[in-house]
Amino acid sequence: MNGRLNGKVNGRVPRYHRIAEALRERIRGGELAPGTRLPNQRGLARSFGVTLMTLRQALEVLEREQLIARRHGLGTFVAGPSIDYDILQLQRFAGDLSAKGERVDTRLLGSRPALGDRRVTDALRLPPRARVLVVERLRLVDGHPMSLQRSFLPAHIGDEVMRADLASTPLHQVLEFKLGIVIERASETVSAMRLGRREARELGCRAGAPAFESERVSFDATRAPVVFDRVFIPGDRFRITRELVYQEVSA
Amino acid sequence: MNGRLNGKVNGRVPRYHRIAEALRERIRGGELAPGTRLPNQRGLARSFGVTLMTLRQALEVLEREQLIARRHGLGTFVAGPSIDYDILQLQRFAGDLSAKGERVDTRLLGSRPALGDRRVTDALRLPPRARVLVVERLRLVDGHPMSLQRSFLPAHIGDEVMRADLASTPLHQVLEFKLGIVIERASETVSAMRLGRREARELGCRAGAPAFESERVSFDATRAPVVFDRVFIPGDRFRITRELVYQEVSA
DNA sequence: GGTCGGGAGTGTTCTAGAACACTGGAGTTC
DNA sequence: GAACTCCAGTGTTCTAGAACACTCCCGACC
Repeated sequence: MNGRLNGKVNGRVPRYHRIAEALRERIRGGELAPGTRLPNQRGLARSFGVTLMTLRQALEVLEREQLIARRHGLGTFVAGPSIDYDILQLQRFAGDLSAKGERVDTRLLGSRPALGDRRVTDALRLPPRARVLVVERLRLVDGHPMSLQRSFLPAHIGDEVMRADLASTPLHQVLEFKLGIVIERASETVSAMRLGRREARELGCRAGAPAFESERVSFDATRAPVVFDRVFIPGDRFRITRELVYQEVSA
Repeated sequence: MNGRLNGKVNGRVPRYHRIAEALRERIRGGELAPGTRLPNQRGLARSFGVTLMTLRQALEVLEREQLIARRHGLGTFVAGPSIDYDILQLQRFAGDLSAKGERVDTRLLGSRPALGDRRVTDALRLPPRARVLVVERLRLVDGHPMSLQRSFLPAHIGDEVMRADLASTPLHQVLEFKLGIVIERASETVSAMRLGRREARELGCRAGAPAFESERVSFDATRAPVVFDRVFIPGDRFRITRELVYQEVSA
């Protein structure tokens, strides 16, 4: 396990991200209530000691998160609480590899602090290159490596997790019982890719072998992202199956 | 350079919008194929006669539209038409990418009788090496090949289907209106594999590119298997997404 | 009373750079 | 081989300022 950072990587947090974070804080903290008009952009820029363009970049981030709305000629406003459309069917989640009578083991490969890549920090709503804890685990079915799972936790959660005995305690149990965090929903994306060299070695495949890559963001009850998982599963060891039932489809 | 000194030559359309539009044209027109790397930002800026910052604004627009992807240190790439496949939306086939306002076309590559391989005949509950009809179609999203679909029909159904105009009539419509067969359920399996040479050529990829392979058996109201589909989708053009909601799971 | 014009206040577009950070490959070392 | 170092090419962040465009309101004028 590497245990350190690839290359030098300064860990410098862009200014516009910190400004976005500061404003996000004020909004979430209630200091800036929904509907409030923010100070004008030039004023904000001045108060953050930054150029107008830079400030605008921060606002852009917040606008994309639907936290604010900018209106030409009028001002910038704190948006109302976002509405989410989870009228979707509730779905039970069976662990990562719902074992059908197979013997499933998890081997902890290691955990280390690192700097999150863009997808990770975006998903966890952290500034680019923020420090995160990476937990790497290998799932074995019947003793054979099945998937490589890399979990990324924000530093403030990771610090606590690192003190737990991950080798014997599932991560979600650590989250729940040590930190009181319960995962309530998640969003997952599965794509097909080639295995990189490192992943292939851990999984015992040739580099470049076709594989599934699943990326999942899990959220707690407050809709805050808690953990980002990236799972690699060689294509010859796994299949996704579904049963489809065509109902009287209206529209 | 400035072009705005006397009067409003520019009118109302911001320059970065026009640049975005120009690039959008080139992408949709096929001049810039998916996967292509664009000229670097400084070069693009120069060629449009604008500043780097302005050009970047245009790229931001396109990125938000998922038309391009910028990769730090690597370049800016034309994104493949990538479709999110929500696994919860059961009404939607992998084959039926009638997704999100995209223009979806189907090109009939051909249909021919053949001898079914073992998976096909097993799925259709036919004797090994039974005669089947193979229908091959290419699905295009926005004019770009998205998936290659091979459908296998038992001979007794296939004979009738072959007389229909598959080029203009969807297969399931032929089944329903000419044969009175309505698909009621299906079972699908998705795996990750490498594209073979023929598949790659039809899809415009390199042989060996990672891809999804979906195999689906569809059943009619009497639970009789009607059609076996095998769909190939290059890994860079497709993703499966799911939203998970964890219920009060006592475990 | 209605409406027209202007001005104050706000967000938006754009310039011309400079410095920084990330990636992948080539070369080097062990 | 495997791992490390360096570097060219590429995207990213930021500055300091100028000019433009939209909204609203108020006062002048019909």
